[in-house]
Amino acid sequence: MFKALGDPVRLQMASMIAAKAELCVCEITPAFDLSSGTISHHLKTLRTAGLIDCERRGTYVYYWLQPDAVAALGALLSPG
Amino acid sequence: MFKALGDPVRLQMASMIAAKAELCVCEITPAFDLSSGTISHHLKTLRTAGLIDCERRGTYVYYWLQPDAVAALGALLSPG
DNA sequence: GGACTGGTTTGATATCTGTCAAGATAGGTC
DNA sequence: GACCTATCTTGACAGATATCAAACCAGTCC
Repeated sequence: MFKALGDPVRLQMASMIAAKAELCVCEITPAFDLSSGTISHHLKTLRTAGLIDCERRGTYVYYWLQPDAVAALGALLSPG
Repeated sequence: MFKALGDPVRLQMASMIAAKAELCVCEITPAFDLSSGTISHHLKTLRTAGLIDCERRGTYVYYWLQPDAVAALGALLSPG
């Protein structure tokens, strides 16, 4: 998961998705001067890491954050 | 910071350091079937990321976690 | 069904990164 | 000062990764 968030593009993607509870790919793509193939690749990486999930609704595909995965991140480094 | 923790070796290093409040390089090295040069390189990466800090005390060098940096990690992805 | 739009997958390529070996530095001991 | 140990730095190289272009798949609308 840390590795997935290690790329600045993916970190911003995750942050964007976290901020809106649900986000269409068509809203993510224009934010990143990158080809749609690359966007899709990064989203797949985040999904493979278990950080996000997605669903197709008609023409569009929506992504959202997996809350459990995010919660697990902090625990790894807490001193207690 | 996420990038620094993206490598499994560095994540384990950070976890080891977090667990003991302060750790000597000579305690870290034997835990990872890697050359001392590589260990040093990873520690430098973590230090450059602001996750840990170090101090030389006589012959040995001690590393510890930067608590503020760790606290900042979770905030980035929390929905609120 | 054909064309158009939104997303994904694949293939190729340039860059980045982890690793080691070897040389360099710092402190301690004699 | 010479030597030894612990750590860091440098140079080189193999494997991973980000990116694009192009081909491909899924829905929608005419």
